[in-house]
Amino acid sequence: MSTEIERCCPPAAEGPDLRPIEGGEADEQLAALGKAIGHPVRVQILRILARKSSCICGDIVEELPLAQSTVSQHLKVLKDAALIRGDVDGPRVCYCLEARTLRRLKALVGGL
Amino acid sequence: MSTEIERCCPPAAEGPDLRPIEGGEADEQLAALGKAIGHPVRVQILRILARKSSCICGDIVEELPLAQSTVSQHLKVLKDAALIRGDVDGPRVCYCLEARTLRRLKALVGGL
DNA sequence: CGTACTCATCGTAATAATGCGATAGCATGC
DNA sequence: GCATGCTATCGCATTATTACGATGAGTACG
Repeated sequence: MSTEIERCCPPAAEGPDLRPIEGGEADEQLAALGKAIGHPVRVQILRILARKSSCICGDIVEELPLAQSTVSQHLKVLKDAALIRGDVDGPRVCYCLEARTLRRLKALVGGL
Repeated sequence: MSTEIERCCPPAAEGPDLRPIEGGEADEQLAALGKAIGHPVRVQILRILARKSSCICGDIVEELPLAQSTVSQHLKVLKDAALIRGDVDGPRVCYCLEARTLRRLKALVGGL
C-alpha cells in the first residue's frame, strides 16, 4: 500500500461560490467568520499558515507565546469556522488554510 | 446663520491607504475589525446604513427586534471600531458608514 | 420654564470567551 | 507490552460580551 495516505493543503481549485452575499444567512456567516478572526492570535495563526506554503502542525505553538492548550483552543475556533483544516498525519496534526472559506470571507466583506 | 449645520455621509473621496496590510499592527487592526463585525446584529446595522444611501438615525432601532439601549450599545461598538460615524443633528443622531475604515477592512481581509 | 422627544449611559444578570495546568487519547518506537 | 511525543479536552478562574430596564443628558417646541 502507498505510504502517501493524504496530503493536506490541496492545490485548491474549485468552482465559483454561488451562495448569496447578503441576507440573513450571509449576515450570520459573516458574523461567525468575523468573530473567528476577531482575536489577534487567530489572525497570527492564519498568517503563519499562509506563510508556510506547505501546511504545518504544532510548530504553531512554538511561534506563539501561549500555552499549548490555548493554541489548540484557538485552532479549534478556526476549525469550527472552517477557516482551517486539520489532517491527522501520524502522531501529529497538519493544519492548513481552507481556501474556500477564505474566499467566502473575502466575498462577504467585499459585499459590505 | 445657515441651518445646514452639517451633513453626515460625505461624498467619500480620499487617497489610497498607505498602511501596511500585514504585521503586528495590521493583525491587531484586523482582529479588532473582525470582532466588531462578529455579531449578526452589527452586520445587520452595517447593511441598513449601506442601504439607506442617506444616513439614518435611530430608525435603526425600529428595524431591529432589540431594546433601544442594546442597539445603542452595538452602535457604540461599531463607532469605537470606526466602522461608522455618528453626527449629532439636533435632538437625534445621524449614523453613517465610515467608508475609509470599510476599505481598510477589505484590504486587510484581502491580504489574508 | 416645562414638556416631549431622542439617544447615551448606568447597573445588573446571564452567558461566552480567554488562558492555564492537568489529564486523557493516540500513534510511534523501543 | 511500555514509554514517548504530540494533540485534544477537561476543569477552573478571570474577564468580556450581550441584553434589558431605568435613568440621565441634551435639544426642540410650546
